[in-house]
Parts: sequence; structure tokens; C-alpha cells
Amino acid sequence: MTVFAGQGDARRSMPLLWRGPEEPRTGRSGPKPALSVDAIVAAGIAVADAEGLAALSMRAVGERLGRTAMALYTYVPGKAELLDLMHDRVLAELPTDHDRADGWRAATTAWAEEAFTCYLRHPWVLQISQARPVMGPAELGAMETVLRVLDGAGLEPPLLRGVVAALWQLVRGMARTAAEAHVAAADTGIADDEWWYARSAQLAELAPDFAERFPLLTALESGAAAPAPGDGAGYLEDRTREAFRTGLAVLLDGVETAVARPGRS
Amino acid sequence: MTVFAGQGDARRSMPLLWRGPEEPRTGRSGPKPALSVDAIVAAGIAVADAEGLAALSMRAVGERLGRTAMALYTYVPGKAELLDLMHDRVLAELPTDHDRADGWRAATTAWAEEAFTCYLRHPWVLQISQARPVMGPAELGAMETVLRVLDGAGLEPPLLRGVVAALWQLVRGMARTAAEAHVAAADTGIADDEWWYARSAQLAELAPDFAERFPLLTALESGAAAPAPGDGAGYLEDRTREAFRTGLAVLLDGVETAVARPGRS
DNA sequence: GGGGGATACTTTACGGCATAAGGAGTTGTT
DNA sequence: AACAACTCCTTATGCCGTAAAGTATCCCCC
Repeated sequence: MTVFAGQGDARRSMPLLWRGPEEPRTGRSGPKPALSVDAIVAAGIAVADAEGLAALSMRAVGERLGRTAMALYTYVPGKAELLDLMHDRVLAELPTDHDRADGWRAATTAWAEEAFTCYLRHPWVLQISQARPVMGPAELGAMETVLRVLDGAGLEPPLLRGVVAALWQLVRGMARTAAEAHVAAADTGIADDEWWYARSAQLAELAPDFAERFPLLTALESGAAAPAPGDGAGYLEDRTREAFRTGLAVLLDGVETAVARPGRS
Repeated sequence: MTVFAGQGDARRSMPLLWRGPEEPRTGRSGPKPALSVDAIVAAGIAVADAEGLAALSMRAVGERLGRTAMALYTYVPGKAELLDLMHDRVLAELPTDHDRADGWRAATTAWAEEAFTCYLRHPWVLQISQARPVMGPAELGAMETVLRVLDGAGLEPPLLRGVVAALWQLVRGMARTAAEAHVAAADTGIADDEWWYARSAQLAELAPDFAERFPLLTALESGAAAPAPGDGAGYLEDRTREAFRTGLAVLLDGVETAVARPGRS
């Protein structure tokens, strides 16, 4: 059940992240390496995609490559650094170009949607700590893309920093919720609606005064479409996606007014 | 380095989360329990606060109470469920009442600030998975508070859901960044500015074409106040807090316009 | 007031983890 | 042919969560 958040030693991760094309191995003795950093990172991603971050062990990655765990240490300093590499590789899947013909708002929305679905493809990425960002090329590239996409809005630097951060957190946070709903459904074999129903029933039993204690929550939930039987696996995921779109729209509304009235930071 | 995200079995967690005041132990044989669920949860929080989530082991919690790891299993089903309890207990620190005299915007801002600092007190909470929320009393209470605080804005349910979620993600995400900067500084003994400087230098060496590859990023960063020597440990943390305030303000701007123009969802 | 049985807690053990240390096999250079 | 460099393996250490089984403590009831 343990998953994680640890960061690799950046002094070791960075050279691997920014390493150029592999040199053609001139004049080196010893057996030819059968593996490569790229292959190991790919195997790690495959394991994490398939089995989740909890199942990502050096043994598992090695096994997928027909090697022992220790063989990996020739290429990669340790598990934490491998994770840094996996993280950046996934972010590299994000597009870096966007059609800005329809204006910054449309471009930003499109980017956010793509990032959201990218995270859904690799949900484990959202569990990796953001502390002291590793600053791999893909991560910085993604930042640059966001800045480019927002460029037309004409935000001043301090405001821009806040907006970029908020946008990023919104995407990550919402994707995390959606992804984890998805993962949990797959792991436990219990569809969202069933899970929700079971939990509600239990809650009603344990806290019979629920409606009085949490009146606004009760009102809000009763206004929502109840999970119809057959909504099944995607129920919570869909609701999260909808909340994501709504929240994003509100944030961008705020950007528009903040631009129009540049006084308030 | 592994920390985690796993969720306890809700069917076990919920009764503990919602348990009423302890019954006065009528007619039970056996030795008096020297521990209690509350004491164990408190010890767990103490360990996590002091040493981080990575250091939270059943052995460590037991030791802090002068017991073995196995002694805890009398009170708590396992580590995952203990974490659920710790999580909810921390959220209970959030205030549930707010002065709404100055309007919803001021109240919301105040709440967000308090939540932010609460998370900073217990940074490990931000590493706990949000999948299939555990729905403890404090967590639901916090949701109710947010709804109450936003009540004056007059948002329709679908919009409200999006705003609440966005607000929550913003607080959590930003707090996470700030907290992890803080934790990393404490762990490694390297102040933020030093770390930042070292990383920048390394980056300049590994990617000499940085300024051409990431022009907007370069421009944005060069516009920022460089970490003056002596800014020290709080540099990244302060910058994150500032970005948090800015992002929050923009989001609330968006809420205001969305309310004024209820057409767009 | 002295068993009996429930309860709290300990000891021991198991399998899994990351990874340190050192050995075996392979390959290029001299 | 000898050597050095390199890849990869085996083994071992010390963590982890927790299952199983043993021991000590206390209350109830006879």
C-alpha cells in the first residue's frame, strides 16, 4: 500500500535528464551493455502504468527486462533517480505547440485538457513529489508552453507567476482526483457508483444527524445527478472532469478581469 | 525515501473516524488498555510532523508510546487506517467558523490562508492520496465550511462544485509546493537560495542553450527578485505563498464575473 | 477468594523492499 | 596472452508491515 514521493539526488538526476544523444561508445572495453537508461525508464513506466507506483520495485523493472534488480544500478543511481527520469519522460508527451489563432483563452483551455488526459494516462506521476522540482527538459518545456499559450493575455510577471502556478495546480489536482478514482476502481474491482453507494449507506448509519451537521453539503449533493445504476466505473471520473472544466473556466474569467484591471495583483 | 498514498479499508476506517465518545468500559475483563486510538493517532502525527511520512512506521509510533509495533494493532487495524485517522485529525484543526461580515470574498480568502498554513504545519498530509475520499467528520466539516464561506456569492450548484474543487486544489497544491520546499530545506540542511543557486549553475552547464530554448521562462525568472544572500530558508516558500495569494485572487475575480454573468458554466 | 476467560501486549517469524559488497563472466586494448 | 574495464549476478544487511502464537493482567462469577 505504500507508494511515494521521494526525490532523487538532483546532482545525479540532472546529468541523466539532460544527457545528449548517446555517444557511439568509442574505445571502451567490457561487454556491450544490453540495457540502456532509456530502456530502463521505459520499463519503469510500463510497470507503473500497468501495476501502479506501489508495484514499482527495482526487482519488477529488472524482471521486465530479463535482468536482476542489481543490473539496473549500472545505469541508474537508484530508484529515486529512476523516478525522476520517468517523471520527465511522461511530461515529454505533452504537446509543445498550440494553435493560438483563436486567442489565448482557447489555447490555454486546449493545453489544460491535453495535460489532464496525459496525466490520466500515467496516474502515478501525480503521486510524485513536486518538492524542489527536478527541472528536467520536459518539465521546463511544459512550463515554457504554458507561458507561450498565455502570452497573448498580456499578464505582468507577478500576476503571470500566480496564474501559471494556479493553472498547473488545478490541472494536477483535478487530474489526481480523477485518476485516483479510476485507479481505485480498477484496483478494487468496485465501480464508482457502487463504492459511492456503499459509503453513503455506511455514513448514514454512523452519522444519522448528517443532514443537520452538514446542511450545505447535503443540499449540494442532493442537487447532483445521483449515480444511476450503470453509470459504473466512470462516474466520479466524469464528475471530476466536469468540475475541472468549470474551475478552469472560472480561473480564466479571473484572468480576463485581472488583465482588464491591472491594479490588483 | 518511499512515502505514500495508500488508502485504508474504508469499512474499517469509517467506524473509527466517526466513533463517538469512548464508552466508559462497562463490564469488560482483561488488563486496562494503556493506550487509546487517540493517543496512537497523536503519536503518529508527532512522528510524521517531526520526521516526515517516510519515517512513519508502526515501530516508530509504538516506540514513541513505549510499546512495540504490534501493540498498536489492538487499537487500529493497520497502518493505512491509522493514516486515515491522522489525516482527518489534522483537518480538524481548520476553523469551522468565519466572520462573514466583510463579505464572502474576504471570508474565503481568510479561510484559504488558514488552510494553507495548517497544511504547512503538517506537510505530510499533502502526500496522502485523495482518491475516494475517506469522508471523516473533519474532512466533511471542512467542505461544509468552504460552502458556508462561499455562500454569499450566490453560485449555482454546478458552478459551485467547480469553484469549491478549484479552491481546494489551489490550496492543497500551493501548500504542497511550499511545504516541500520547507521540508527539503530542513532535511538536507541546504537553504532554499543555496539550493536554487546550485541547481541554476548546474543547469547552465548542462543546457548552455537554456535562454534560447526557454525564452519566456528566462524572461519571467530574470524579472523575479533574485534570492539575496540571507533570504535563506524561506525564499522558495515565500515565493510560493505569494503565487498562492495571486492565484487565489484571480480565481475569486473569476467567481465574481461568473456570478455577474450566470450564463457560462 | 479463587478459577476462567477475555483482553493487552510481547516475541518471533516471514516475505518484500532498496541497495552495499564482492565475485564471475565478457570484451576491447596492449 | 595478459590486463583492465565493464556488465551483470549472488549474497547479505537492515529496514518494513503484519501474521501467529505466547504471556501477563485484570474482571466477573461462582
